[in-house]
Amino acid sequence: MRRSPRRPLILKRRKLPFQQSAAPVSQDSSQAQPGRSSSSERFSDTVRVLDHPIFPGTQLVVIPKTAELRSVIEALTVKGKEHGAQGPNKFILLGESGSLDSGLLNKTAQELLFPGSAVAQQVSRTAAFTEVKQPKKQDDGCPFDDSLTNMQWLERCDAFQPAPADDKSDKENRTAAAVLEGRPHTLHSVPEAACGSLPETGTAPVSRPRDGGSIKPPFSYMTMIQFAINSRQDGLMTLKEIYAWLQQHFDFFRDENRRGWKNSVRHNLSLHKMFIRKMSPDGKVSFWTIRPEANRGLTLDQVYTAGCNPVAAPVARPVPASPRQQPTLPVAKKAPTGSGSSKQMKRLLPRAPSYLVPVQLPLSAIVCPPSTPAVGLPARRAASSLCKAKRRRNAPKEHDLSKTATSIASRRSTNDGVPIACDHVKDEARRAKVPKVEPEEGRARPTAQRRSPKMAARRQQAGGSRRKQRLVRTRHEEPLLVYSQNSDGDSGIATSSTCLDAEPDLPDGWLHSSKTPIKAGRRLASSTPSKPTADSGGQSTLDFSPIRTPGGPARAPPHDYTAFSVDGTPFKDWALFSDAAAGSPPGLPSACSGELLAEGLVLDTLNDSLSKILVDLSFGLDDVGDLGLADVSLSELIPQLK
Amino acid sequence: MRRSPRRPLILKRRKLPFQQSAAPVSQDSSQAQPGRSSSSERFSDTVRVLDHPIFPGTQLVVIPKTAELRSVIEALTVKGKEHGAQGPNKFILLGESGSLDSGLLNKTAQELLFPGSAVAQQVSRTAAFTEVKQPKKQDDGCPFDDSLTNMQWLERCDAFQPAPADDKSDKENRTAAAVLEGRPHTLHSVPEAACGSLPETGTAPVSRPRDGGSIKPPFSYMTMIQFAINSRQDGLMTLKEIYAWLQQHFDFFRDENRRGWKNSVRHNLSLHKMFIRKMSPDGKVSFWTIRPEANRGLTLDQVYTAGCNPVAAPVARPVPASPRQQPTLPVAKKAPTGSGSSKQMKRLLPRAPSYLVPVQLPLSAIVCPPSTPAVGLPARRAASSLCKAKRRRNAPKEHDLSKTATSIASRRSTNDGVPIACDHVKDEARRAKVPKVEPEEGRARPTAQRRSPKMAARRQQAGGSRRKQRLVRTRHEEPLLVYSQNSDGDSGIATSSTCLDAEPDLPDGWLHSSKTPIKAGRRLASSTPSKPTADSGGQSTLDFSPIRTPGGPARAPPHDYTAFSVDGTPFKDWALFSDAAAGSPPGLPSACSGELLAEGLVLDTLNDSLSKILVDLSFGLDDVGDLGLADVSLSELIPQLK
DNA sequence: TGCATGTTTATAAACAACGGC
DNA sequence: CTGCCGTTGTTTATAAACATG
Ligand SMILES: [Mg+2]
Ligand SMILES: [Mg+2]
Repeated sequence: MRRSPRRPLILKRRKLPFQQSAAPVSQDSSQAQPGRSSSSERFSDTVRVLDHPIFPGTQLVVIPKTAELRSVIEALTVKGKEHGAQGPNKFILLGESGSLDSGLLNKTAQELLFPGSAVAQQVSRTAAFTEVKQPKKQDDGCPFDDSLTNMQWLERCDAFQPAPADDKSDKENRTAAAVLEGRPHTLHSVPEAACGSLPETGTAPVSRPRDGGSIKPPFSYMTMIQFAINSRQDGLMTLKEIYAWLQQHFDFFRDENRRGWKNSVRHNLSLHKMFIRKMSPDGKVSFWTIRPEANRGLTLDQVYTAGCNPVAAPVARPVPASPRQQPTLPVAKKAPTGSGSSKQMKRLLPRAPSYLVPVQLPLSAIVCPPSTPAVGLPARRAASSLCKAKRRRNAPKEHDLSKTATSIASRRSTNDGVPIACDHVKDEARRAKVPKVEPEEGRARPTAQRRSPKMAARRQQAGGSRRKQRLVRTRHEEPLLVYSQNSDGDSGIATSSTCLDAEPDLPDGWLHSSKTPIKAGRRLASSTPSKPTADSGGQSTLDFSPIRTPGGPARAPPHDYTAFSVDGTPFKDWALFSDAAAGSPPGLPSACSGELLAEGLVLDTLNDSLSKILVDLSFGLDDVGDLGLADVSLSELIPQLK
Repeated sequence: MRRSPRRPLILKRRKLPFQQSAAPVSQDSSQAQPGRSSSSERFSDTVRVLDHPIFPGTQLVVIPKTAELRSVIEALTVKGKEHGAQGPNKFILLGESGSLDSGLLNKTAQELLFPGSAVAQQVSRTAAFTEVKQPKKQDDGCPFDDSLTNMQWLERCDAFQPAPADDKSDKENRTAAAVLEGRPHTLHSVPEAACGSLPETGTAPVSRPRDGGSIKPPFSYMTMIQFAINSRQDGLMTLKEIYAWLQQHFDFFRDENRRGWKNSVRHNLSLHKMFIRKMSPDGKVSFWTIRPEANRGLTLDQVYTAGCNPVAAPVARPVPASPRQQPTLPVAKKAPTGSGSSKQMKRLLPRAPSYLVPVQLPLSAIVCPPSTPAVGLPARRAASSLCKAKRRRNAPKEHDLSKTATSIASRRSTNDGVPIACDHVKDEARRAKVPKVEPEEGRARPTAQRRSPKMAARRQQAGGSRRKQRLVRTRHEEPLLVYSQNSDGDSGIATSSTCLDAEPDLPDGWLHSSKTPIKAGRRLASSTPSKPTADSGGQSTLDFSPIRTPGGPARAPPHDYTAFSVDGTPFKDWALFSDAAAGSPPGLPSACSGELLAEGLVLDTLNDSLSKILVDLSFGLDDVGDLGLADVSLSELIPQLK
């Protein structure tokens, strides 16, 4: 342990099979589970897949030291992503200490990521980037530069750079910028410093894109909105504040050339049921919140913060009270913005090839009984009582990172450390009046954090379509990640140890003018991108005559689709598992500091991001004992427990 | 009554206020409801808005004969669409007989639709169209041509024309076409005849678009998929069958130039939770079904079938056993396909300005108690028992349209009358084995048709964002239209009276070759539209270098967004309610045949389509009495009941 | 490898409701 | 007081990226 950084490893998107090994306590019957006999079962005999004893939509892959790396990788990558499309549905791998050689794993991961010739290319790029960004990183004892594994997202640190209080932003950006400017104090020494030694210099276009050079963050809008909202103690955020937060934390949204991102934010807020809107008591302001049952408590600081000594202090490195930012780099298979666009008018924001979604381990209660493979039961069980019944007093992560179990104190995580102050003073005032946590939903905040049995039942019976093609199981229809009431530092990134202090970040007071914003309307597009509208006023409405001009467009409109008749889906020829001998850069041992009891890999099936995590092994023992689940033999899974 | 056709009137999209008139039985306290004091309350004193005694997310607008048309229109159009975004959430207006002068209403509606100068334009167009299509329609007693009200959708009848068994379709169309050809018998004398006197001639580009001239149907994908699936007795349909059905019924999808519509279909299937996927017992074939609770039983035949004597027989005109097609005409503000596209590469399928969604009145049980304004209660109540407890034996709509109450027989509606035969024989065989209605969901078919209380509760507590900006009420969060177990002919369109016969349409037997399809691959795009991919093979994967080419794209990519800095949202200047005196075509009395007891307007808030319907007034009496709701005084609402 | 089927995310848009000016 | 316009919200349409078989 302690030898690998928390830095997430990103493997190519693959699905993980969710073999329903009935008995999670099965004494590591060395081979496949009783469940489905899919190919994924026949991993190396030493790799065992078990249902996670605590999280419903989760499995454990136990990887002994003797495990072959190939089998490990295969277990992690071979078909899967069974269920839990929308929600969490995490795949948690708890490897025994030392079982996962970081260096080797990284190496393999890298091969998966950049097979064949692509690897060399990537490596070279990474090297170049590394020098720009972290010239001294190579010699910190972690020779295998993390940027090789996080390559996709480490390239550009400025993606997270704070807004420079730009006044020249167009109408779209103006508003958010104003919001930002209005509350410098709430930034808590924002990124600039957090980004570590990054001089912001580097290549000119990289440092300050501003002209189409901004890079799409590796997170989806849904994820980033969660980051934003969860950065508030009260979990309430107005749309404006969300805008501002995004601009504050992602350079991408400060790019003036970006259009439509606000529309996308609103779209995501409306589309995803996890985001619900609440009105202030007076009905003047509407806040966006995250449905408690669906709130995974994601915060930006949970994702690995690159830019600084990557391998250092995985769990609770005492950050200088500044929420570190994470550099990002989208693969951008298609030139994101300034591409030639000669052919088809590139999308403004091509989808990032992969997303980095921090996995949060609710180390708090909720243990599902061992031998109940009943469908959906774990989830429902979890929803029942004992939510915060007992909380372990795990070390509050004070000093460094040793066994910082992230106290379960129900304080709302201000994890992000960069709490965007509310936009208007009015809003803030109203916010205070907003029932802390959806009172009208009939569930108090503290209790709302668990699913109610009825909801679980409904989820279960929904029997809808999951991501799995085969409909393998209706179970875990919507895994509905159990919500750990705050699991603040479980991801270990450890913002400043805001563990026990009430809430350090609500100085507030910066009332911003309600309408002061300088109308620098440069491109006064309303937040919803609109078409030319060409001749406004004239032919205003129902001029549909052009539709069927007699004589018709003989040979179709010039969509120039005909040009490329090939179907998409490139990158199919990767030969993922062809051979483990591809040209890989030096696999360096990533032995770093860290006191964690166990380290593991977390594959977030939502975005298929694989991260190495440090797990507080004390999480389940207490609760297991309380539930009579002491016989779950977690100790078997995690030798350190013994 | 009987004097207005079922032809839906389409008004401009407006929201209807859902004033929570606490007591649905309130004796028409002539003025506004106790609920919100919004402006919408102050309709003409004669118009009363009541909670619908039967349908949870529904209200009744009682419009006495003396009501001013202005107030009627206002009641129908002024702000609303409070809740029930996704689901039904209908707004039902039961006007007393004669209260709604069709002619006047049409006139007013027309003004709303085409205010100002646009009207003239529309009218002229319509006239032209009318002559092409229905040269003899003007003198059938309904001088006010329906095409004036349905103008948007009546223009092109061929939008519904059957596929001509085109073999020249590309890969996309090929499959579906093959499916169609394989089962001519299932077509039940398809459209060609149903389209009435339409000679298919007309303007050349109109009759057989084929080259970008096809017109987008006035339905959303979600709606059309429902049409398709509900056309099956078993409610099961494979993706291929859905494709085929759509091509069969909408010319739009037979247009070879159409790309991406299959992608959109799949997208909709996946996106909307109402569509759930089921596997055949052997797991070989997957069928798409509609979640019973969400199934409104929409069928294509429920929408008014134009093309023929528009004003005739609104309810149950004895159609010649052929499912009539409905002509459609999108307003197509922006040239849909072959537009110049000089500016911005027009969307292939610009959103239709409005959709026609047939409203189905579940005339079966489910009555909500009168004086329970409790939030969400009605829905939950409705979900409880007495689902199919008692069914009235209403006339099975046999002869004509008089009081055809659409027997509640639980036979799955084959309403459409054009049951698409299953694609492959294999599928059919497997289909038979598919548990009739989602067995794995833990709820038998018969009982699954109602929401369970828990579900209602969940919906209620979801407290999510509705469409209403004000979040006026959390109640009826997701109205979740009570599902009438088949309400076959409630909409009155009355396909052939397939009321009591088991199921006349499963001749089947046309086994189609599994892989016979002629590979006329003209534009072998996979169903998911893909980008050029340009140089495939090379730079296969992670070549993100172009992203930040040093020096950067100095002045942004040529998105040419700068060209149109105006914000969208055109058509704002319509002055919807400015004056009722706009240049309107001759408002003609649309007195037509019809035996209905009461006629009314139905505003489907899902798509804001306003339709005039014929209501079987016997629907609620029995059930009301059973529930002790006899005092709801439905008779007050509908004088005919007395 | 190509294709069919599914699942998600990104973007653009159409519109509704509201609020400020 | 009214209308224009921008903000906020809700939905639908399309294109795409990917996964699986
Ligand atoms: Mg939402
Ligand atoms: Mg679905």
